[in-house]
Amino acid sequence: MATGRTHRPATRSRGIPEATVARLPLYLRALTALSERSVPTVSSEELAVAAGVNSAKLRKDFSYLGSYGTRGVGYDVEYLVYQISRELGLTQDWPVVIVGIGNLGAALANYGGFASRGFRVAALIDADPEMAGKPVAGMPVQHTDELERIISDNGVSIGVIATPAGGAQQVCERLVAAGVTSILNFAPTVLTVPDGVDVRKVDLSIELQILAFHEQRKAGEEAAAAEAGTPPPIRSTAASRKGPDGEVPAVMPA
Amino acid sequence: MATGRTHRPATRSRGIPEATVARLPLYLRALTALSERSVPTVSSEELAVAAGVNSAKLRKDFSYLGSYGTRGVGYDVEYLVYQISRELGLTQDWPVVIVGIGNLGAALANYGGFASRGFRVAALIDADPEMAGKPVAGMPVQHTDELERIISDNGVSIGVIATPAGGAQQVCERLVAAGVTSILNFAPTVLTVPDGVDVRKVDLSIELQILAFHEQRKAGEEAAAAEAGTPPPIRSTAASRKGPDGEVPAVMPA
DNA sequence: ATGCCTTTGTGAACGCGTGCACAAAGATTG
DNA sequence: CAATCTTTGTGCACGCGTTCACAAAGGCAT
Ligand SMILES: NC(=O)c1ccc[n+]([C@@H]2O[C@H](COP(=O)([O-])OP(=O)(O)OC[C@H]3O[C@@H](n4cnc5c(N)ncnc54)[C@H](O)[C@@H]3O)[C@@H](O)[C@H]2O)c1
Ligand SMILES: NC(=O)c1ccc[n+]([C@@H]2O[C@H](COP(=O)([O-])OP(=O)(O)OC[C@H]3O[C@@H](n4cnc5c(N)ncnc54)[C@H](O)[C@@H]3O)[C@@H](O)[C@H]2O)c1
Repeated sequence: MATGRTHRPATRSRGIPEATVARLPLYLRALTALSERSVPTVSSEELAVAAGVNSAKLRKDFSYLGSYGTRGVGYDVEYLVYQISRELGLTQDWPVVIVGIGNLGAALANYGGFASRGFRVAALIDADPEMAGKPVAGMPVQHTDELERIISDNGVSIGVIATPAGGAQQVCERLVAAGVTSILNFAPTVLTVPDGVDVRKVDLSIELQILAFHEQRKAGEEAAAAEAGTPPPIRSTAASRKGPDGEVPAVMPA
Repeated sequence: MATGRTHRPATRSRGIPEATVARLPLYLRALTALSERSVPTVSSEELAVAAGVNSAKLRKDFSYLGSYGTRGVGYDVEYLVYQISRELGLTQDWPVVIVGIGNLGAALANYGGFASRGFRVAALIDADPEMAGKPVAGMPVQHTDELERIISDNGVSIGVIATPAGGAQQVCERLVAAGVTSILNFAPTVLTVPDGVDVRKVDLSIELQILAFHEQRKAGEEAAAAEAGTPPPIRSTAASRKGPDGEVPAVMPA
């Protein structure tokens, strides 16, 4: 998972477990797709498959929101979309600033998926004077000098950091001082923030390293199995034998 | 957290807990910084601060790798860098393909942090015939028709998907069929893969929604506190204006 | 060599998250 | 209206992850 929570010791906000909160957007996406197909109701089982989770887990998640289902029938799609949207705070508009309009920042600015859920890019900010005024995604880049004013004028509470790692902490501090209380950090650094400020990070490099770990393990087990004289398992039976960590030496598709 | 694991019921690979594996890259980054400053040793406390974790957790994490510390002194930086690198499989070269060279894919291709940890971009692949041959990040984009051959020829086991959501599952299936066993998915979809294939996802939209949830909660608590007569918290002026645009007005997302 | 000081490595307790399994609830059919 | 069938909502048990707290280990000074 590319996501990492920082600080905040499993704060169970308003009774909703953090793990559940993290899955609500997943359910919302699946429900939105059903809504667009005009499907009136779904069972927990169907929705669970669509969201890629266990149906019991899904039901328990929904139980934290209240009892919105009908036994023997399932959940009303539209109603659930509304309830989850409301719970996530998506029924209001969230102005967002992106700081650091380089390769990644520009891609984010161009990303359509932003606006589709109530997030509005209020400003693009970069420290490079050359960038100032240049349009990116149909919006002029503004200089870092304007940061505090922009945050204040637009009532921005969510900031995205896409600067190089070296400048991230400083940018973070300016954002927080200006009133931002939620930060999405793409720079590969640990950000230190005061209490009350949420930081979530997206770190490509970490994700790849985690994949490499498992990849290496798979390769190692395969080699071990081969060396042990285990004949190359019947890979033909597709996903027959369980995962790599089965007691019995399993072999991976190479 | 922008990260999400798919499938794989908390597989404790080779005795190393998944949660620990996810933190190793964090430690490695902090250690690399220390190494560059020629710091010979660090205590668990210092390193924990640098990595943003609890020191007891860090020590327990390292204990899964073996006993690499010296009591009363700390850990040898260089040695630990090597041990963690080896454990993560970073002592070898991992060829990676990126599929979908649009805004995001191009940014990823241009990202220098890729190569710095043993990950080598072996190919850029896109379905658009117009893109074929066009250089991105000094590398010609190749057409999807070549996908299987590229994977095979280069022994690629890690694939990055940066296509629109609609094409992601199909791309995923082709990658897996061609031999890829680890996938990093940027498309907002749930990917279905056979056992033995690892999928990690990076989902900007989900991260923002989680932040919005907490943001809403903070605003609510502040409002409640204000209403209850509790004077507004220390943070008076700047960050006081918590709410986004409108306080109450609610707008449904698409 | 002895004693003191620092820091590791880990036993143990606790809390969170997950998933099973099932009773209760409501729809539906006859 | 009663019987049956479907699906929810949740009690419960279990395992993972986190954290505390401390004994053991090693360095260092005298
Ligand atoms: N490009 C990717 O695919 C990718 C992937 C993962 C992580 N990242 C991380 O995201 C960050 C940005 O990557 P990039 O490839 O876009 O880099 P980039 O060099 O292309 O862009 C960085 C931008 O930030 C601006 N900047 C620098 N310091 C600033 C400051 N103090 N305040 C405001 N703006 C400032 C620069 O002028 C530049 O425009 C880096 O930390 C990188 O490690 C990038
Ligand atoms: N741009 C962002 O900042 C951002 C952020 C988060 C998530 N995403 C997601 O990442 C994905 C890519 O975003 P983008 O902004 O780069 O989109 P984009 O439209 O700019 O690029 C998509 C590219 O994929 C190619 N493509 C389409 N179908 C393909 C297929 N079947 N095989 C190979 N290539 C194919 C297209 O030709 C195009 O070049 C999307 O799923 C988007 O939701 C993007």
